[in-house]
Amino acid sequence: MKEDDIHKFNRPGLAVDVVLFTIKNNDLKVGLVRREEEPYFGKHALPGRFVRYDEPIEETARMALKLKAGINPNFVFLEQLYTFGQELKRDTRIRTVTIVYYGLVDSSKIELQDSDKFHWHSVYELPELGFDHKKIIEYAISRLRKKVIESDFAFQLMPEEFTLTELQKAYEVILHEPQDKRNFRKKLLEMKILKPLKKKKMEGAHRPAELYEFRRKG
Amino acid sequence: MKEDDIHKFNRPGLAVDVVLFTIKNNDLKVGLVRREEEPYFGKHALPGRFVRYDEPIEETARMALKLKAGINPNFVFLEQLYTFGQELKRDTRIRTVTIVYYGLVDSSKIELQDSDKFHWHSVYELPELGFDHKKIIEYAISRLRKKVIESDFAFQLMPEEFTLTELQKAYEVILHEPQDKRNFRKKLLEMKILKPLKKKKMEGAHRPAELYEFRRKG
DNA sequence: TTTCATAGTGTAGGTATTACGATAAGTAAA
DNA sequence: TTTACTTATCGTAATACCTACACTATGAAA
Repeated sequence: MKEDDIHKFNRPGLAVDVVLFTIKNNDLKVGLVRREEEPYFGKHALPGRFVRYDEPIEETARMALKLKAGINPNFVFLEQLYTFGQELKRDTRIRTVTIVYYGLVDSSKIELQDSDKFHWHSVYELPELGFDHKKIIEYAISRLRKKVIESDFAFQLMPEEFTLTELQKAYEVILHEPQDKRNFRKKLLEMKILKPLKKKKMEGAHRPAELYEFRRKG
Repeated sequence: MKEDDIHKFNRPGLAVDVVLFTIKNNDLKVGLVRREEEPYFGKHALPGRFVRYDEPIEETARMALKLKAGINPNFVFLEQLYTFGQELKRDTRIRTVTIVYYGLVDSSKIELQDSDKFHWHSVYELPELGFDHKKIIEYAISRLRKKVIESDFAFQLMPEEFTLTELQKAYEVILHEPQDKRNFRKKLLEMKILKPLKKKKMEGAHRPAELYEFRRKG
């Protein structure tokens, strides 16, 4: 079919953007970069990158984190969110379709890597953003919440060992509402994804808490 | 950043494929085309198309239905499923990333358009398929089921006016398991998305059924 | 008027979810 | 060493939700 001769028409640009979440200071944060080129020069934006010809798309996402945000992508859990390609004028340079991933990372693993081109911002106080990235972040938050409610997602944000109270705090930050302590523990323990370590966390003048780790499937 | 000079590297191909569902003969069907070019010449495949430079991606999906399947896309409800772009060798011609949509259509609206290049196949007896389309269809089915359970999705497969029994049949075909009549009716009526018409469907030697239509939001 | 086929309806039992407050185990201060 | 303080841990009762289940209603056809 001539109709489909792929060499005869101009291909749209294909990019990947990453909405990277972490929890810091009891707040849900998203990682943003400052753009160093047009369009939206100087504005905040999601770390992103054009997909190279020989690059699997998740690899593009990881490279964006590494090169644009200075983050070691090995510590980042990624999941594909949605592909935005309805608006023809999203990017002023060429027509671009962007595959958006969202990622979760334990902030302690990348503490050092805060730089002048990459910053964490509270999702509740977002700065002005380039492109349609604000809308994308809102969407990512709603998907994140849904996932957290119906799966074991939040572990990706936790350190190796954690207490139930710490885990509950993470859920509260993500869902942006308080959780009942007893019901929360009951629910999580029934999921059978927590493995109690025979250790306790001694900290402060109070009863020490049991430490758990995430029970990996398999 | 030179790194990102989008004109300096080769862009991957970007395509859209559509998993189009309908219900026919009490069976869940997916629409497949026969490929008329390499790769997979002569094999069955999902209707698809490369994204043109000035084409919103959902428009690409509709054009694929129109040109490859001979279906009037105005009657088709579409939702984006997932973007496949991990495998570099999916397509043997060029490296291709494909955005997959799934669609629902009331088969009565397109009855005529069954042609020699387009056919409906039971999702439970799929022929051999080109590319990774089998995997994609499986995934689309699981998403479809999930959506049907938690929303009012199935209406897209129904004609304008329908009885509760007909609607239940559609659910049963999609979920592939029988539904309890009373619980089904209770659930659907509680959703407040059904508008009873003051008509009855007279058909056969038995009590006639109440006709309903989908109550559009807003 | 009887038969046949599908339409239409309610309730009880079990399961899951929610709301809620008292005791336990450490540290620090008196 | 005793007491105060802080957070950890635990169970139950009330409610909402889901599931299973069987009979009566209404029309057409015989």
